[in-house]
Amino acid sequence: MIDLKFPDGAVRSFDRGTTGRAIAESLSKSLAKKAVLIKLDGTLLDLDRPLEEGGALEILTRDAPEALEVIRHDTAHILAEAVQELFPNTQVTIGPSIEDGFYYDFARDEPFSTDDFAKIEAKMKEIVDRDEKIVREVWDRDDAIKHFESIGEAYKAEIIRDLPGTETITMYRHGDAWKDLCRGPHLPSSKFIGKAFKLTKLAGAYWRGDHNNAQLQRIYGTAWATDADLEAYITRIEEAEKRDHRKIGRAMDLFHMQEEGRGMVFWHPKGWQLWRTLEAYMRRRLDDSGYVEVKTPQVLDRSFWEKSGHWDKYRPNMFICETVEGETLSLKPMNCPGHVQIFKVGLRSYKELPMRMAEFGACHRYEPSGSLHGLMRVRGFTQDDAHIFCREDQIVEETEKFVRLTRMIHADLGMETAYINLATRPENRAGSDEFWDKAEGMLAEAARQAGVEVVIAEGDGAFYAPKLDFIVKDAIGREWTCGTLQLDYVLPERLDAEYVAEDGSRQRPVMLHRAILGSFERFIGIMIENYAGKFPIWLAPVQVVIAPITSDANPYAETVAAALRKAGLRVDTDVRNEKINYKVREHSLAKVPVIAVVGRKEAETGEVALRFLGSEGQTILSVADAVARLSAEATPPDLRTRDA
RNA sequence: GCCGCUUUAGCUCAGCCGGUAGAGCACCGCAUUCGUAAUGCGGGGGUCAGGUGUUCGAGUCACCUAAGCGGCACCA
Repeated sequence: MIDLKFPDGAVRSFDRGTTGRAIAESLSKSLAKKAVLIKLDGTLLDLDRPLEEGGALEILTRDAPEALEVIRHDTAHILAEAVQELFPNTQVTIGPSIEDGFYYDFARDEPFSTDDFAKIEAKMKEIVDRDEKIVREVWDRDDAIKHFESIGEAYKAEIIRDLPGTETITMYRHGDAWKDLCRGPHLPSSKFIGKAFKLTKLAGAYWRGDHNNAQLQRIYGTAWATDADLEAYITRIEEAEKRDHRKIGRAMDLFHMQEEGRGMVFWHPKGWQLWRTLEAYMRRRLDDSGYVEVKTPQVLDRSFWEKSGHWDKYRPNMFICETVEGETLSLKPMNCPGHVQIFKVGLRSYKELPMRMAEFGACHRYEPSGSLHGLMRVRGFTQDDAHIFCREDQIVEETEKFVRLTRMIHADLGMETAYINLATRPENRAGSDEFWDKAEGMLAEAARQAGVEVVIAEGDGAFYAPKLDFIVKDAIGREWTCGTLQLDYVLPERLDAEYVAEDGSRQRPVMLHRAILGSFERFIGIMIENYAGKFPIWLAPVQVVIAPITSDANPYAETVAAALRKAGLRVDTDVRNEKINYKVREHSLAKVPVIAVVGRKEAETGEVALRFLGSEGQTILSVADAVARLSAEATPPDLRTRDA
């Protein structure tokens, strides 16, 4: 007998080998009908799995949150089944559930087309209607390999071969014939999968994620417990698409890119205004935080990059040029070696440390063509880069300061630092375990002292040291990696940076590479999506449009504009011969934060009628009051006084 | 870089089975002077991404190239 403890606290004994289904039936007929899985001590199991051990048992129905992942996994399986029914020469490989859905990777000589999706979906729904039993079978390892080889499933055979010998080989059989190697668990039969799924994307993917391996065809889909959830998901995706920075960037006339400059951005006046506002803000924050700003050369000789190690390790990503005199040079892909040169001029004293050297450094990297993506991944970009040269015993304090600064800046820019990834020692690494223990410990401690949650990203560190990556959450809950801090003992060594210590000895400084925005390009892209183009007034390229109602009010509009501009506001006037309705609509769609309407009435009384983006009412103020109010609202967060 | 898809006016898109290219918005002109999300009328605008081929005839079919999009890989 085994003892099972139910969620209500009751403990009952059952025969060893009883199943979740039998237990459910003993509890209630209706529960047995709806039950799809069981959870034993936190582990999900098939409903028909004979139980060998007791424990805390929960019987799950389809609407349990844990069931959703299984629904998605099962949907992947019937996708595979459907594809093999329709396209017999297709081999199956793997098909897991993922966020919002699932995928399945297939090997087939002919390419799939999205035109096939309708046919495949129809077949999947047919399989759901057939209500095929999904049955777990335990197989002998060699039999399983033989089975898959005999039916030409080389990938499945390879998976089994690579499984540890201790692993139980389980197969899941759908109906009479179709089988897939799988760890499970699965739903009891295909009808429980439901039909709230949809195939979404077709993509290439490498076998086992390695580009040296064969390329498979991956079909992505989304799956949900109910049709309403599926609808909600589709709406969510459409909403996210509306925020696409490439669309908004075009509509708001912020920037463009063109064929001759792949991965390079042409910033239009409004986009560049946004950049300048952001850069000015960042510069003030750095000035206030003890940084010094520098500017280093854009192009440097090959010998320089050989010394820094980039020529060896990074050359495929560098833009290299030759001169008529036969020199070979490279555009800088990074700012760090340049900063070390400045550090190295003259003799540095320990009293100068920590030295926080910042640069809005324009870098160029030859990124693989397939990785380019709007402003998010470009080949020419400007980092908000800085290198902190310090002693080892200053690392924790400097890191903590940096974490606090980063959080403040993200908050000012409308995003929350959700957590920090601590990227720890990779497989291939330099340095002793003691070194890594200490380095990882210092970064984790600093982050904790700054009060930010730390999540370990196992093995993601650079080969020479760990790093911190900041994860921010945007307005619709998406996560972005923005901001990084990387410890470096290697470059100072390589480029022979040193300072004179208290005892007169020469010492190596440690370098902290750090960025808060990452690159201006990418960060502006993220900001566009975060705000959906509706920038807060201090960031908006055009803060106020003065819209006269009739041409009589044009001179007055110019007077008002002049008064606002004098207060430092970015103001346009719209004196076109158009109706006020048209002007309001157009500037609202252009996401201008404030429309100031002026007509004959306002011209006489010396007032303006302000209309704020997102609200329909008007606020009538005298010009002086409007100047005071708008300039207060348009003050960047770091310049605000906290009295009002 | 790899796989799939896409590329028609400034933008968003239609264009059937191959028969000489279309809409809305934008733009230009004229009229209209209007009180908070589209005033009316008129006009200009295309080497259908580029190339090669099939055909009497190609936006439409085939192939090549490029870029864009979605993934994969990459992001020392």
